[in-house]
Amino acid sequence: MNAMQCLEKQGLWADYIAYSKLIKCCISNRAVEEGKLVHKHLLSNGHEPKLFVLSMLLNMYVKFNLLDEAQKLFDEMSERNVVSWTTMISAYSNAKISHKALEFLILMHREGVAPNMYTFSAVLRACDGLLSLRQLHCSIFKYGLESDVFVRSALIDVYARWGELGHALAVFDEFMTGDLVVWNSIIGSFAQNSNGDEALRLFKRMKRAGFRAEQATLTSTLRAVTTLALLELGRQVHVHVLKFDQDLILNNALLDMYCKCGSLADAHGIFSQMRERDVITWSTMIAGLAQNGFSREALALFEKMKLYGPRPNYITVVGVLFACSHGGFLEEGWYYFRSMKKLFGIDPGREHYGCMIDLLGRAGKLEDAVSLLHEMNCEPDAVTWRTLLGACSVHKNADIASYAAKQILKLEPDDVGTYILLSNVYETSQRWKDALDLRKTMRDKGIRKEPGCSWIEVNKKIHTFTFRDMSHPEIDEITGELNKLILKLRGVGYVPDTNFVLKDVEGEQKEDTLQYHSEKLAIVFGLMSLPKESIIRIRKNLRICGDCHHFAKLVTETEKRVIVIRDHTASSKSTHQGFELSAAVRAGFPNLSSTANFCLNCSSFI
DNA sequence: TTAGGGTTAG
Repeated sequence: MNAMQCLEKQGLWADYIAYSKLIKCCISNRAVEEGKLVHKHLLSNGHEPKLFVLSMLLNMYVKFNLLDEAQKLFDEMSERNVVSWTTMISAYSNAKISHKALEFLILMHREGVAPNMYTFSAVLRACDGLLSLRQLHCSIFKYGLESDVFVRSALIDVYARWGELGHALAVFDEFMTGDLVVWNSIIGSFAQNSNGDEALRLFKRMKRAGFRAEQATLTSTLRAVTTLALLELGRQVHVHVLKFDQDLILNNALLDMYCKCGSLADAHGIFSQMRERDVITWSTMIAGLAQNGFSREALALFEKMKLYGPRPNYITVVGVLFACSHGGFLEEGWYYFRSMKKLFGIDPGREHYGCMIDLLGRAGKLEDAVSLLHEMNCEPDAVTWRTLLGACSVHKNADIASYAAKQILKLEPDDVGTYILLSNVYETSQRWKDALDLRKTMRDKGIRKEPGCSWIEVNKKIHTFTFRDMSHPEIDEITGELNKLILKLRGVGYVPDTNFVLKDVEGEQKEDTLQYHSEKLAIVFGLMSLPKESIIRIRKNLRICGDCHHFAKLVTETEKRVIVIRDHTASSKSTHQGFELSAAVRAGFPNLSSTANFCLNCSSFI
């Protein structure tokens, strides 16, 4: 005898409390068919169903993802209250059918039903732009709901989603909060928008206010640490993570942090100790290996994943193709690209095309890269064109570079990086008039190159070196050591490559300009202040220039040191914070891998 | 009876 027969026998069907208990039971057991039977019984027992029971049924259909059934029941209801309206709004919001959720809010108003905090927190997530967000924010004030913690966390998330971090912070600062989720929302907002500094400041504020960080807080904090590439701070956060031993999301974030901070030994330790690994774990490790120059190992791990791991997804394949492009594996790249649909059921998307364009570009097959770009099944975006432009810059093809740059500037008219790269290509191919015209356009538009800036962490302190800024207290010793080092390197064949200087300077002066690139100063400072056995880890806001890359490689050989420089990829969009660091340039990892790493800067295997 | 925060990509 099932639960319904039992209740029927006891004559409890007219008792709406019994109905509600049954519906709750169906929801928690995901008993779809039983739930439908309850609905049928309710309609056939001769009593007018109570509104709250119908609302519960509505919620049940929504929880079962039966949106059509829910809509049908909603249409048939003779009376609707704030709960039934909110349930429908929430359903459309979760199903990402934003216009319906917003439309229901208007209809609800027209029927004279006032929204409450539940309604706003649901409808905010369906917000489809800043205009509607501002209108909703006004309504929230009108109904006096701005202090509700659910509404506030939703407002913070949505302002951040639309890039309005100042507004998100204003909402946060409006009231003192005793709610951890509101803290997590604001920390997560800054971490997800590549503003690691502010995210970490908020995290400290939270701790000072007496809150204990839990999984979501630590995950966002790790993300902030990752965007800033602060390995030592990451290790400190790791200590807090230990008490949430097997939290999958947190472990994935930890794994990513170690990969992006260039510590693959730690990443490998995390990966091997994880009892549960999902598609994100595998994808993170594959991409992490590739980003650190271990392309062959990345592909080997992918083969293991195919045998023992979860089914690869869209992002996994991006990582695999990234490994191919950075390893210079042209044939394997084509194989995975051509067979991804058949093998994994994934249609190639913009990112996969981007990797292939990168792969062809690095191999100097620029015409093929252009053909592939024109074959794309979706519109190429600025990042795709920027990948092509980067390859043109390496191979000094001014015609294709100019074509790619024009496409980028159509999409992002003030993109500084594009002007710099194009001007670089014009100058190296001696197209002086084009270079001059471009300079004039830059001047007219007030476009300036962001100064190169490198950071290095020594004794828990971040030391910053900016091009032409000689304010570091030990700058005299550093430049002295740098001069000595350059002399030593010249002895093993180092010749400064002045192609990477964009200024109107000649000869020796050109070399001087190169000499004080921020990453060179940071490398020398690392050599001077870090013990012989420790890795020199540097972060740079722009992409490392070819000369500095060559310099770093020679230093690893002559000084027997490991240097990891994490720079800004040519293909990613620069942000105003300049902290969107998404690639590691490996300048020598002796004894760690025999894999050849194909370098974009010097177009050779290192 | 209705609502919230966290992880992977070029």
